[in-house]
Amino acid sequence: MSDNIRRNMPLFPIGTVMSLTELSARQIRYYEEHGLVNPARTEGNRRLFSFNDVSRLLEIKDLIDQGVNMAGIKKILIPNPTESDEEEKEEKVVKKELSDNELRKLLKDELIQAGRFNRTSLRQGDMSRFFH
Amino acid sequence: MSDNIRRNMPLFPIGTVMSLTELSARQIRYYEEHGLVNPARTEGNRRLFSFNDVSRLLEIKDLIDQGVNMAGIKKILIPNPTESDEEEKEEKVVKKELSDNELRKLLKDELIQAGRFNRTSLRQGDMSRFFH
DNA sequence: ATATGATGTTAGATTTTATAACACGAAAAA
DNA sequence: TTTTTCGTGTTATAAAATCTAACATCATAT
Repeated sequence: MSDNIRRNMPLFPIGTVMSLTELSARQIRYYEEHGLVNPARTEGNRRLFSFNDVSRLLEIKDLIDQGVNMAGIKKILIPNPTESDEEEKEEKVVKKELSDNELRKLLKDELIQAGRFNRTSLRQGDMSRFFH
Repeated sequence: MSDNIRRNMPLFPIGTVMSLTELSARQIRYYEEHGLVNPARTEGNRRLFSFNDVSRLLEIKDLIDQGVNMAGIKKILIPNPTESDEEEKEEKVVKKELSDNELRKLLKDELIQAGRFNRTSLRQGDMSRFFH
């Protein structure tokens, strides 16, 4: 219930996320540029990532490691395809470029990821103290 | 089991800890000076706090709010009194200064705190991915 | 009245992060 | 094959966050 709040709390600076995910700052910012994560910002404009953001980046990394490109990852991770305009175009193009086999593979990954990350419950007994 | 590892991972810069605990940087550093927390450091010497550190600071804050002073907090939170030399002296002095009533109060707080923070399990389904 | 304890504030140095631009190799397109 | 595009590395420059150390302050204890 409030687990969502907890998982969405902006907590980590990019340095921490780098070591947590073993992604470079460049990569993390690039994925953000493509709308795959939306870290909060401090007053001073520094990124602050939540547990959900980190999970997201770990998903992305898995997909990257499996050879999926940006377009594919967007297809998999961005739920509502009817909102952006630039992305929508790209996504359509991608769809045509993927074979049935590839699509099945992506779908499988998607389900695997969904399952994996829905289990991510982050029950931290005293996390309630983190909210005022 | 590896929950301990998870809870001890250096994750948070002092700014995050400030908003999480509502303590000032000055206070946090002061408590560290007194050995109440031992945050890790980055290569560049910036503090990185773990969940345990944050819990510790929240305990400290509770005690402060209850009117307990540094000496009392040390008494309560530092487990092994036979290790430091400077602290040991101070602690002995304090012991004499506390009335029976105060001692009971501190003991009660200690038990309350212990109970509260032993329940802090931090089971985060996918936290295992945070370790390499 | 003075000393101590806990915290605020300030100054100057260092680290971390930000954006933007350019480089580059691999893969895709022409 | 040549040319683009994609994903990432690298570099430069600026700004923010944090560090230590010193001094200020106010309440409490002596």
